Amino acid sequence: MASSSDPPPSSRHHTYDRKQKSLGLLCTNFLSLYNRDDVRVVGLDDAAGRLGVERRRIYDIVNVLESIGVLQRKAKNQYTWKGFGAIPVALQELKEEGLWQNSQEGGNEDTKVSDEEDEDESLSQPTGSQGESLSQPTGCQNDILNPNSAFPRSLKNDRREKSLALLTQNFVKLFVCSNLEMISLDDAARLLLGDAYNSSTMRTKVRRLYDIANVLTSMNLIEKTHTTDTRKPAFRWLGLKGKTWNEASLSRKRAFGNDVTNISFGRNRTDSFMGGDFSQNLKKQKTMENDSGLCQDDKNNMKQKQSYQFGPFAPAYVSKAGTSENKVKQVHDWESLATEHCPQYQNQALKELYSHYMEAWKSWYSEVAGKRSTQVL
DNA sequence: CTTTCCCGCCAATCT
DNA sequence: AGATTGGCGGGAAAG
Repeated sequence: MASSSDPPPSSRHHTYDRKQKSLGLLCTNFLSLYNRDDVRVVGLDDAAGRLGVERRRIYDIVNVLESIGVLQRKAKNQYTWKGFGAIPVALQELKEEGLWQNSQEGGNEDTKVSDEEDEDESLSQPTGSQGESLSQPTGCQNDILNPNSAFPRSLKNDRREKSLALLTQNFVKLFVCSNLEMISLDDAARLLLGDAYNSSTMRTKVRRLYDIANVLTSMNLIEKTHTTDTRKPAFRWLGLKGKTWNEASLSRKRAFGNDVTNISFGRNRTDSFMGGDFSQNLKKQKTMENDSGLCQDDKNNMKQKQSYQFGPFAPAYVSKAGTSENKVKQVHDWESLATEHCPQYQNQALKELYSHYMEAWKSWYSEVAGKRSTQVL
């Protein structure tokens, strides 16, 4: 109660306040709304309605959440809630996939970070009402061999290539595959673009990365900070930092009490009539009988009984075999890293960028090492 | 000024 | 045709 943190200074009345509309906050609300053990499916209209936002915004969240396994598309307008427990596996897969294509980039031509391979999807089984047994199709006849002779100009893939979902995965791979643990969106964009980066392309890419970063931040997978030498804003990878999900998965800043619903106000105070042609803002009133009692302060009482086993998720950073059980011990092995793991990117600029980070890590590492070799939280 | 990023137009895609 | 999805970037708030 109370704890009305920081009301926008100097602003009486209900000022617009952009922060209440942020994707990150929306994602946090989305999560608190569906991260319940009795939730199985998530309907887009339902989400939009409950959260009080347009559909468009839900797509943004849903797309990135699906990228890391939290959600899975089941049908039109419908997603299956997989939960945070699916993250470890998803990350592991992304890592393997990333490392693979990373070592595979022998082709001269532009070997963009194009991604592919996506288990399941497509063929959905309308039948089979219930029983969400993993459909694990035996022998995925996917394209491990590339049925088609290369992918010329698949306008289809072109779109997919620029999807928020793919971008999210590639962004995550950046952290998970290399030992990069801090990166600015600017550099990320450069790395992900790989080739021609016009100030224009760059802008767009960075805009998207902001969107992604905001939701990943709300999930505490990454955190905004500044480069070691202080200055450029950057994001640090937190991943499953030895903490169990479910608990403390919601990021700080709840802004307004426990009101998950968002009331929409036009961004522009000049709204409504205004002679001439005012945009037709037809607020589609979804005739849903909502209004049940969705309010639930929840708090963080969900102690949970499931402690996720990080099963197959091996840090892989550990150079030594002696892992002291839980807790990820980050040990950066410069030798092996520098000698061969170093991914060879096509551009010279990227190499320089990479080495730049290498430098930063070294100083950071030696700093920590000199202080004592205790594990880094 | 720069960085962050919300909003929603409208084009692909899917019923 | 209509309904879903979701790139994309203008431009305004925040820093």
